[in-house]
Amino acid sequence: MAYWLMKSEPEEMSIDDAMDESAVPWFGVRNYQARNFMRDQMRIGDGVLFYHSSCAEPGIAGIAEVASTAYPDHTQFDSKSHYFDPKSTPEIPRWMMVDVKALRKTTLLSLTEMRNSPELSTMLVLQKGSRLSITPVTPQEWHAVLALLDK
DNA sequence: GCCAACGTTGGC
DNA sequence: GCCAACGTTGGC
Repeated sequence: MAYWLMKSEPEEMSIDDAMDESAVPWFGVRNYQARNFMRDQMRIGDGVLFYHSSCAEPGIAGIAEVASTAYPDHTQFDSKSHYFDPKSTPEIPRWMMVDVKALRKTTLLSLTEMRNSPELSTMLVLQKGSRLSITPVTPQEWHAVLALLDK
């Protein structure tokens, strides 16, 4: 079992939105590295840190789990969608997504708190210049985050 | 709104 | 394959 951090803009989909659904399709990823993580490595039951980005209070807002293996992101074929990709075809889809099931909303572990926690300093999301919307999390980092969330 | 950092595109 | 130009991310 693996662990991941997945960014979502709360204005697009917040932890509250995700908690209202049994699972949510993680559409809109348009970065090859992030896609490859979903397509090649994610398994049902993997742990997910649900991170709010591009907002007033960025940080980890909840715990979730991977609820499906990867399948084609339908928004790439929708010419009216913001995520439309004219170079992708249903025969050879370029972009994939997984379903994510939110398990619980937590008190926010803010980006500032994360940066101030030495045990989290190795997290990829905290590295200078890191922009990946999906990053692997080590078991040590996962447990350190859970310990901070339970404080 | 600014801007650093990164990813992608496309001409050569 | 190189790399300049451009677009995007995302914190501040």
